[in-house]
Amino acid sequence: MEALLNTIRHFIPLTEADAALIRQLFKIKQLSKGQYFVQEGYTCKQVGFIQQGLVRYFLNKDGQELTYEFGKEGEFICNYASFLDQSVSDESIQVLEDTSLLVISFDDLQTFYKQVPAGDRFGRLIVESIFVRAKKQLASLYSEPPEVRYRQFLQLYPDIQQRIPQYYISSYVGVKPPSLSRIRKRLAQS
Amino acid sequence: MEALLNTIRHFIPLTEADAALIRQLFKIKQLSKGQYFVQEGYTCKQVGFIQQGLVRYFLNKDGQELTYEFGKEGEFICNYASFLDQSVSDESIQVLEDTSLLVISFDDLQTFYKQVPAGDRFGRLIVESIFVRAKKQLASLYSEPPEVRYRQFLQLYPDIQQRIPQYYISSYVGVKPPSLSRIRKRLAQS
DNA sequence: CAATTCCGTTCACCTGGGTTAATAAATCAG
DNA sequence: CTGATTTATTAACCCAGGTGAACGGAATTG
Repeated sequence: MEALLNTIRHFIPLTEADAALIRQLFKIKQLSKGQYFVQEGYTCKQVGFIQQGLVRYFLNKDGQELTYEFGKEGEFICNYASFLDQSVSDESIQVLEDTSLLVISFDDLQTFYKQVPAGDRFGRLIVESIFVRAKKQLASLYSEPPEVRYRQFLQLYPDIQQRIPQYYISSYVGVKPPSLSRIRKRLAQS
Repeated sequence: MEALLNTIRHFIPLTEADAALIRQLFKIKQLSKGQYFVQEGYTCKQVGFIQQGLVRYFLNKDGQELTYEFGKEGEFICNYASFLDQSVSDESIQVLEDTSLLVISFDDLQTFYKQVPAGDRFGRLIVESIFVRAKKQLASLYSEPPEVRYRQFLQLYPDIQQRIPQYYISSYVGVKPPSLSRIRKRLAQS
């Protein structure tokens, strides 16, 4: 819970009363490997904060699962497109390891916005940060070849590389597993 | 000006007083072909609404201009990442034809938010819509080959295809000009 | 422990885009 | 209108990734 408070404090100041409210509104949620935080076809009803664990975001293209993002400890997870207007999600967030989350419901988040003075500001900053993140990924896809994207992935997630199957990484990088194998081989012998 | 009001009414209802305020806050701005709405290294100080004309968004990768988006009549243009926190922009928006805009400054937009009851809601909906747009483009880059992306571009911008150089389109599609030529050739003979 | 499933790598072959350069076509400026 | 510049196409060659399949090793399961 302290990690959550510190992360929020990274964006806005919190009084003790604010912190107490946050402790009330966020609930512990455990998901085991393979379970979904949001599933395609359902509505994203919560925002989560990862205390421990790992998730992947993916979308479905003609039956193919395209993993385009990961989430790790200390990060918020949510399909905001579905959450913000409580519409049906067209993508999924799946847990890759047993994961421990703190979650807040849509309604409780409105309470947070009402009662915490800088709450709206926090909400705006979070949405902005995920938007900037999406833009960065777009820029990377446009400008970097797969090999560079793989190296950047290793920098971004140095630890989790051995905790998950390679084919999730290959999807993130934008290639098929055999091609990632070749990239890894090229990098190893240089 | 009516086009702007109707576009806003597409998101929220407006009273006559709201409309009058909007008419005051938005100013006419003319840009001629080649000029910039925002330039890399400068701050985006306005949001624009295109009355007539065409723009491209691009980012700079080692001297290469990567065009990743277009804007046309009836659309808002802005580098929100730069505008929202008034920071230096890392990308540019350039006018591809003589273009007539209605623009609102950062400060005047705050006035709009304060005085129009549903103003904040409008702001949120706009930011959401550009976020969803970015996500769609990300999904398209991940899931569609260049040929499909080119066909989708033609559907999205049926008119402007002959008004701009092909190399902006090839960049948007994610390939080099010779490759777009080959794609066009393949499509023509099928 | 054995059997099965899953996963990463490798191979051979194919396809499509990158690159460079030449040419043709279109646009622009004087 | 003409010469100069810009832009689009084409050609030849190269290279990286896709595909389908086979293999071996790891992990799972009964």
